[in-house]
Amino acid sequence: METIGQILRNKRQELGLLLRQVSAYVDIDQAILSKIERNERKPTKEMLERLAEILKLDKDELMIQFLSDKIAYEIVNEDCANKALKVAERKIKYLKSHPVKN
Amino acid sequence: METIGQILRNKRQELGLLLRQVSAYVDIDQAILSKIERNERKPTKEMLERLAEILKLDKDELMIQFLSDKIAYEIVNEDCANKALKVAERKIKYLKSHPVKN
DNA sequence: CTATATTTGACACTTACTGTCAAGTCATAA
DNA sequence: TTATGACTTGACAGTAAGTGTCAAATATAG
Repeated sequence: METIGQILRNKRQELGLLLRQVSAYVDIDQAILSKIERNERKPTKEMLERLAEILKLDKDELMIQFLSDKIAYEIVNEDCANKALKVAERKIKYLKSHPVKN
Repeated sequence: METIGQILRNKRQELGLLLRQVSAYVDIDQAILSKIERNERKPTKEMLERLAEILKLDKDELMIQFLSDKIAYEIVNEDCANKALKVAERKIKYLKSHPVKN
């Protein structure tokens, strides 16, 4: 089961790219990218998009990994984690079919 | 589809309790409880437990509503919300069967 | 109108997160 | 050993987000 950090690091190394090179492309400090790859910091959406570009990863797939990491981390210690996921699914379905006006 | 705030408010009113009474029992300012009931603030776990007590609600069920609200709110605007939930489910299953040492 | 219940917003405080930077480790080559 | 390049780590200041408290404003009932 790969974390988003592992995905990013693996692909970067596969492509033979350096932290320095990727972080320059994404326009962030290489310390930040280092931490992202070790799951010590979370990337922003913008970072993810640039990372997907340079690492030739599917943007949507990366976003899915990112969000699922966040969710899993948030509730993994709760006994009712699975039930909460199921209910969340229903809520999202409901919310999407009943858009709220601003 | 009820939010956690609606659940709390409905039950409080069913029981004929005042914000003042419930907030005193939970030991929080009644302004905070008012905001929680309107989903303007999120309760802590401790608040939820006390609320479940005084409102005669099932603690676990309340926690599920709380967590699912949080998750749904977090990703409802993402196109890949559902896929992310599925992946999160797998990750949680994996994490629970492969505990990490501290 | 009066009284009570609820809502709202300002405030100060704390916590969490951000990017930047310099110094650190580690492996490899000379 | 020394030097070099890749990466890691931790401190820092700044910003954003969340906290409880309080008083004033609003709503609701009698």
